[in-house]
Amino acid sequence: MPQRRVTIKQVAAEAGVSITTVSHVLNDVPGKRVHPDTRKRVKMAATRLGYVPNGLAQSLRTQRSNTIGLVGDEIATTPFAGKLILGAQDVALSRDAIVFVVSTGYQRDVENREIEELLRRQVDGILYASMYHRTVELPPQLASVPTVLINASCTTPNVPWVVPDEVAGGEDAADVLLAAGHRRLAFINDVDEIPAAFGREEGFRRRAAKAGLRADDLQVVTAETDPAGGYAAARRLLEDTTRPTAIFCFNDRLAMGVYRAATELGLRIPEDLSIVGFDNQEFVADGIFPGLTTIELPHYDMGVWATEQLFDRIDAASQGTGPAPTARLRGPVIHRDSVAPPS
Amino acid sequence: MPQRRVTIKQVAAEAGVSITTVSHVLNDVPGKRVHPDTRKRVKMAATRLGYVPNGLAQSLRTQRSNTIGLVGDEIATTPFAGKLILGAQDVALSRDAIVFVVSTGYQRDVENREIEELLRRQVDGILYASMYHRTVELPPQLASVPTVLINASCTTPNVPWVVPDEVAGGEDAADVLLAAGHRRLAFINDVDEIPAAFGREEGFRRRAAKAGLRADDLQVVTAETDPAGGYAAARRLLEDTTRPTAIFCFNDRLAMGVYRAATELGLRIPEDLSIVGFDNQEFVADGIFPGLTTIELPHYDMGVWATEQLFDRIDAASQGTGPAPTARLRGPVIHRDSVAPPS
DNA sequence: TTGTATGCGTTATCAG
DNA sequence: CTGATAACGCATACAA
Repeated sequence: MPQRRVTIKQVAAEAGVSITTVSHVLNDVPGKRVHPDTRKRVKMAATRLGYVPNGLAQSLRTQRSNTIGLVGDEIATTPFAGKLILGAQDVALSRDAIVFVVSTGYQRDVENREIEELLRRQVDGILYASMYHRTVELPPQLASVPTVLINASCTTPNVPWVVPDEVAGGEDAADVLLAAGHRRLAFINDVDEIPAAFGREEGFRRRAAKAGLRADDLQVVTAETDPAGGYAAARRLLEDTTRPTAIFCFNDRLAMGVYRAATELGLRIPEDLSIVGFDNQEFVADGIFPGLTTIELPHYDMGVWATEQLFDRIDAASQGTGPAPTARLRGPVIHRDSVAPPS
Repeated sequence: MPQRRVTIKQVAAEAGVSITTVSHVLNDVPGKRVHPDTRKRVKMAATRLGYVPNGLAQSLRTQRSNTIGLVGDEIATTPFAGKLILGAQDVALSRDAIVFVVSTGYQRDVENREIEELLRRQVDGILYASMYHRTVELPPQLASVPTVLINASCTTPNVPWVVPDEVAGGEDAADVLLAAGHRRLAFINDVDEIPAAFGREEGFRRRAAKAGLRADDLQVVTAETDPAGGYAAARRLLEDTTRPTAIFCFNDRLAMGVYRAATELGLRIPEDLSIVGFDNQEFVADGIFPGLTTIELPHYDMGVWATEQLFDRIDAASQGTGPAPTARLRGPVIHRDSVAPPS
């Protein structure tokens, strides 16, 4: 605790009024009318003394901490966490709240411990975030406090969640390629059976079909979502006699491997092969050559949406809360230089 | 605030004792001996009711919030922030504390606002972190609360700080190359005049000199620290008649450009050109081909060191605090496949 | 060994 | 318009 801070009592003394009055003017209590002169006196005294209200005492009294918790599964290894946190923080700050950030490392026991610690500090609500889109089971302790999920859905009724619109992402990727004139496409999907894999494939296929592509004009293969996986898959795809003229990659890391495969095979990007990625991991998408056209994941926006929802539910906690809203947010496509008409 | 929580008073009623006794047993107060039976009764009552102490009330009473703030300049755009936060969180949690994370976006006004918000909530101390090694001027408001700097130094007396050991990093990079047998080296340094640039160059030069390299066996050039900058610098370096057989890059992003330049010039890595990076940005160092040997920045460790220092100072706040310790932490070299003996 | 009473810094209720 | 005073939930000096 910082060294002895100045309290409302001292301000009252300095201004020659009661603490009640100080509280009134400093909080601008609606019904209370206080003489302009005393009001000014109080304010001056407060600034002169450098008064800062003790938030702990306020919270104890008002039963509201203006504090929320953000529990994430991993915060260190992905670049997404930062944007998500920032989104949450930006709206929190706009409501004079701040956010506790904790990372569980996928360990149930530390998760429990951390949630306990948050609850104990009377957080007004909790953001429960996943670093990759999935469905989760909500820790039971969260039942007692307003909660909203980020980048994850769950079956627990009445808890709001927000996830990326994977289908739209797949559609957008297809559109970019189709618009450039490609008619022989491939999609290197994640081997894992996760929402992102299903959704993106669905959207991609849908658009391809709509554009009149025949079944064998669209190959879908799976791979590990790292450069090695992308490389292997791309080698297979590109050595084929009727190779695709464009590849949509499940993510940017995988796309790095595709770049390498293309280079080794003497295929120029984008002249001989167009590529679209997913994630917009800045340092990779922007760092490889040529720059990778990709679909961005709306992490910041999800953070914002979720936090707004959270505050809505906190504020509405007194009244009955309605059914939980959910959202699928579309990420923008980031155009760089990896897409061109087929030659 | 979560719905009406159970208080110590209810536990007392349930157990048929006074709140004092409850407090005593739940906190294991040293001097107080309480009958084993009542002790058991109280504990049972507590768990039966699902009692969780109200941290706000505790803090108000004990004048200690078990809460620290981490203010960083940018949390969203760099992958380093996560590790730093994690380091801080890990030690905080081991002391039953949790951490508020705020990001300022380099804007003084939001920084002030956020610090105010932290102080108002009575954080026990503040971690002030920079995302790149630099010297900062400490916001004056932080004078009133224990503070330690991460990845930054300052001239304010008596505030501890921790930064990467840049000189050691430069030395390590040189050692890796020298050990592989290289005798014609280049260092593409940051154009910006920052501690990292000075330190790494100093270390690199020192080792080179020690190994007996002549002045013109070691070229040092500067560039923007992105792929484009690295590319341009490398082109110049490598088109020279007496090109270096190994290049040390100020960071991994820049190294990406060097990779491209080498590829364009038909130089194989590592056979024709060895490369060492800096930062160990996972997705790039591990994603490019061949994997980049690089020096890791000790973000997690800095987070840990700083947080431990912070708690030390918080605990010692009652007594006089000694002079502020400072540290330069060495990051490990991560060996991958971009270094080989010169051919 | 256990209980009573006070205060941590605020807000809010009620009289003046 | 202003001021006592009682909570908020807990820890603790002191009394029993």
